[in-house]
Amino acid sequence: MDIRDIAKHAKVSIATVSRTINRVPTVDPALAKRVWKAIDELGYYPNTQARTLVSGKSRIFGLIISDVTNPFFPGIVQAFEEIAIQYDYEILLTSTVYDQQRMENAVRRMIERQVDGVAIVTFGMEEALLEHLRFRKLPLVFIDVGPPLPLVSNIRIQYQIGIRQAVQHLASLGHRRIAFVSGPPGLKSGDARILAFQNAMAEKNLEVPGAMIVSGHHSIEGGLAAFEQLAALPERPSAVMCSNDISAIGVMRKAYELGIQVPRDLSVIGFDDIRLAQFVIPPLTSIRMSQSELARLAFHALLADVERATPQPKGTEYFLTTELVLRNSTAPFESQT
Amino acid sequence: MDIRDIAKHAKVSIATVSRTINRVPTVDPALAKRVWKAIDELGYYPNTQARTLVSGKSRIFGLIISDVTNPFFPGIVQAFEEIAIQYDYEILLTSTVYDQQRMENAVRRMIERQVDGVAIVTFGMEEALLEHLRFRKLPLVFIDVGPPLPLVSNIRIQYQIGIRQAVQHLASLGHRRIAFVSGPPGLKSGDARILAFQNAMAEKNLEVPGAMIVSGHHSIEGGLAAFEQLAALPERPSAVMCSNDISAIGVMRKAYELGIQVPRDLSVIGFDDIRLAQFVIPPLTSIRMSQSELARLAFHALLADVERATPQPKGTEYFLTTELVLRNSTAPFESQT
DNA sequence: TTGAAAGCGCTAACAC
DNA sequence: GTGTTAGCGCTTTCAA
Repeated sequence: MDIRDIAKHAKVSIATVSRTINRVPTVDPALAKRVWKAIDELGYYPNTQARTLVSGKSRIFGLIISDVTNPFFPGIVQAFEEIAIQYDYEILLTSTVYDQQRMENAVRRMIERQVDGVAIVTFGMEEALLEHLRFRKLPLVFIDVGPPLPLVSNIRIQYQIGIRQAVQHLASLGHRRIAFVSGPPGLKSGDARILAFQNAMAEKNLEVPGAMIVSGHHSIEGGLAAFEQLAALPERPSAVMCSNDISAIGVMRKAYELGIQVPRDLSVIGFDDIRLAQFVIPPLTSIRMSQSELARLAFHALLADVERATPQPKGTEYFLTTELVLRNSTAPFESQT
Repeated sequence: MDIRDIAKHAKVSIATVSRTINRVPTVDPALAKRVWKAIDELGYYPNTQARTLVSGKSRIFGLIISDVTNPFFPGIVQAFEEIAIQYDYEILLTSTVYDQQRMENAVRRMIERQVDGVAIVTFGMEEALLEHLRFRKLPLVFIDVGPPLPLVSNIRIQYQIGIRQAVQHLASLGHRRIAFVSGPPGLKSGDARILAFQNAMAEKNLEVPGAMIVSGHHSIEGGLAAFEQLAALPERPSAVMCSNDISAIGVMRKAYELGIQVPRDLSVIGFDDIRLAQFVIPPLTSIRMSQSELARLAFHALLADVERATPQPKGTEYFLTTELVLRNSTAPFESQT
């Protein structure tokens, strides 16, 4: 079943069928009608592979994430897919699962499938990824960590805004010993959050002893371990800010195990504002970094580079704001026990 | 950059390049070496689209799910992708988001991209999906709801096993008023769970009044509403079994709002055993339906049909067991208040 | 064992 | 406005 069958059935040439399908305006309406009828009757679907082969454009974007089972990512995947469909793009999704091998494999697959661009939304390994992708003159979009190169876009997350709001919120509740559960050590996006936290604390004249910053690895397990460590401190923090929501969930979970009640005995604030945040017990106050907005920006960054005739020499930048979302995981500080 | 460039660079014909890449054993090792060298030096990647065009096989499987942001699905997506990579398959993921239009769209895209098979793991709409896919002589795999047709596989979930274990567990804790929060009304997989529940209750000589079965729509919000309804009953249940984990999470969340403590005042059991189940507060006892095993079965079902010379006239069946996983959301019944 | 050439399904240039 | 045809990058006969 191909374009020829339709042509035969509609008694036109294959070129006319092709034009009709592609809605070229010069086709005689009467012929077009015959063609659509034939398409309908025979249940014909154009072969995208063949189209790609001749046009050179696959209308596929790659989306590389760290791990779908991390609740941070599905919101992005969902939104990215949504927009992709609108623009008649397909998406090739892949998780690196924090594995170098998997990641290189992913890159190879994307290139072989002729993707028109790749969005890289991962925790770490972006440099290695770039290494493999940079010479392909492929549009790329990163979160924060892309180099200033043609065809490379960056979405800059404005951590400072939301984090400042969060610190001010905690300070106004009377908290002074505020801990920060960071991401994996050395991760740029994580370091940016720590820095923003330190700045915001300094603005409020609050101290941040070294012991008050611990790594949570951006995972539930990491949050568990981080709070275990914090709880063992001679002077336990009365509030904890986390580098992302799932480590905050881990913190709350560990607090629960230790008989420490959130928010009565401990205030917790997450980051990302994943959908789940509103459903945990207690509902988690978090700093929103809109996943759908992030996906939207990433998609449009790619699309812009696909359509741009001559690339920007230093790439393109986009900005995404963050803001505090109040729920029930924070409460006024009261001297405990 | 194509196969001709490699041929030129290695001073062989394109046929030899093709054979080398495809590891046809009759290629002279010396030539093969030259070819690989050229491939390496030029950074060549074969064009999958072109390969697909001639071979007729895309090595892409479609995976249709309801919604990535529903925590039940990522585990399946992850595992499916994992196996796909092993077998050098690509996966085209799409969410129907419970929308008929989206779903039809998804089917069209899959066909246009020449997928070699489709795994349908959705809540509902399978009949409509089938309608569109059945005449394409495409391997299909469903959970429970596929018709007995050639090229259609089914993974039969053995609900009864785990549900019986759960009911027995609750009964042994002294619970008699056990409610069931079901899935969307009319959903086959949901109805199967209700039936299994009723059977198991009957075995223990426990009654199931109509008011004790309420719909939870397989969502957190649904669980919220379901338990609101159950809590308002003159004789409140002392235990609730849920048709899936996220509605169980909704139930626990509503109980929290109402000041009902889990598990002291209310025992809760989920279904699916999603990864999150172990991290909620309190950790959720659940009936495991292994998502990775499910994905594995689905993938192999598709693969088997792709490779099978003559299809089974009535399709193929696979079985997946379920089992109770004990955590902390259940406790002995004690007369309350 | 290797190469020449046909053709996979489609688009687009060109001729009518 | 429509048809003919070359060719996208590859695999696979077929002949040498």
